[in-house]
Amino acid sequence: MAAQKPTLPKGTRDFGPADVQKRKYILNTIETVFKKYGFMPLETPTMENLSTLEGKYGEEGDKLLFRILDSGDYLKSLKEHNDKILSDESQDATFAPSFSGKLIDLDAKAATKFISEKGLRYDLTVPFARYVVMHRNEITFPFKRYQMQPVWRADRPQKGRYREFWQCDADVVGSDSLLNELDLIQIYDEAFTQLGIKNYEIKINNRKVLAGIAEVVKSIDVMNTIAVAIDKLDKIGEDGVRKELLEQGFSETELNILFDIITIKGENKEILNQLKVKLQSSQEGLKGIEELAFILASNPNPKINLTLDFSLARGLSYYTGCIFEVISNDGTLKSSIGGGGRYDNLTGIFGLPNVSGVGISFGLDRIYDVMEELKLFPEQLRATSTQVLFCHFDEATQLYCLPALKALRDAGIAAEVFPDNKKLGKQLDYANALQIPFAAIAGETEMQQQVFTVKNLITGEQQTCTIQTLIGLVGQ
RNA sequence: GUGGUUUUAGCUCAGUUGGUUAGAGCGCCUGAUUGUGGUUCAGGAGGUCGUGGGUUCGAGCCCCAUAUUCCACCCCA
Repeated sequence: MAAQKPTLPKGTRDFGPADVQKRKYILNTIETVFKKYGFMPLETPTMENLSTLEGKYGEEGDKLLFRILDSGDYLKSLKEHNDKILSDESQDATFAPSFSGKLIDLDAKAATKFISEKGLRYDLTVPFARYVVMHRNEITFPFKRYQMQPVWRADRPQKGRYREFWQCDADVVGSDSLLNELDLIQIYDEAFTQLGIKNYEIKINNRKVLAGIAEVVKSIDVMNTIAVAIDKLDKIGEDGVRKELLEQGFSETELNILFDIITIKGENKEILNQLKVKLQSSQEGLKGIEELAFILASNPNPKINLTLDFSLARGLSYYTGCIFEVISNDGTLKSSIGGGGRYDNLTGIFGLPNVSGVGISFGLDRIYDVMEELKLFPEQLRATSTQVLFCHFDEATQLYCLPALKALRDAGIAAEVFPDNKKLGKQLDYANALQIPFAAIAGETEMQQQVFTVKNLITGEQQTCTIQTLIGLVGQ
């Protein structure tokens, strides 16, 4: 049988020992901060029912859902549906029946609902909302949870974009207070600062402000159209945005009003004051401005780089209040490494109305990419935790190492003995390749004197140690 | 979903207008050095040229399909 060449699905990656250590370093840092702010861990299944996922992420999002083929005879219900159409001549057939009664001309989208009822989770927020609704009677509100798990999107991979990637979310549900928004901002700052990503920026906006702008410019219905267009302001410039909106049926007058608003310059406070005047006819808009003003004024840490950005839209359709996005200004990755916002009615879709939630997300994989590029990982992150490798020359000296090996492990020091009888050079090669800092060499002489020759593989220094001095040497 | 791009040794890449046996550097293995790694020197192993078709006397090179890499758009962590 010919050996098959192993491959990986598009957009997925293996993580070797060194990669995992770095990723865990990020995860641990973020998790510690989450806990410090009172968030509790939650894990949900990899797959959810499509009824839970669909319709929560907008039209684009639905297309990017990974769907799981039903088990068993997944064509059965499709066949039954087809038979029903065949027996009902008045029905306008979705699937044109062939002479033999077999399924032909299948419309993929229409067929999907018959053969797939589950999908891989697209984010952590919607499964969380589902959890809250299902466990509403066990939960003490306000409920603060964090969740760090992979999510999947059937996107086309590119820089900073993967089909399988991890999100680290912290959300609060059951509280309208803007103090939650403030806490989440502090969490962003603490985590990114601890990771060494100094030159980051939290962009902040409010969906209500976007609604207000739409109301003033034309009508509240065009909020999404405007949001999508002005979101590209950085990329295509004012002329590009104008052109796009003209094609969408906006008038020059309307566009002048729009740009008069979004090009307001100045200090955050000054911008909001001017905006208040321009949006005075929109109650919704004024509410949004008030929320933003509170957050800016109450932020206890003035060092946090909070930027008002009315062009920030965010695609997920469930946001209703404040929205955040974090970008790193260092490095070549210009897309966001974190994002979030308030959603007033996400649980309402599942039958639990009037529960407001707000949350943020860290994009582990993009944070990793930024940190790798900027060389922000600590030097001491190694693939193995082993501190001491016992080296020997024959069976007798190998056995002589075992009590010392146990003593080290009992003292909490990661150690291992080279398992095979190979030349000392090979054993040191192994230690060197794995960046193990110490080699404890046991030969005939050492065994007789009940000691080890301990070599520091970083400095090359060598000394004779008893087990106790070895523990002291490595333990420091 | 649209457009471009990549794929040759474990890794990074050469490979001329289609022409004998497909190369380099690094890494790996062995030895110099049977008790000392990261330096040096000598030798060695390792490739169905992404996959499947086609054109040709002859294909790593040309054509078609497909997978894959990376990038941009769309959208997003």
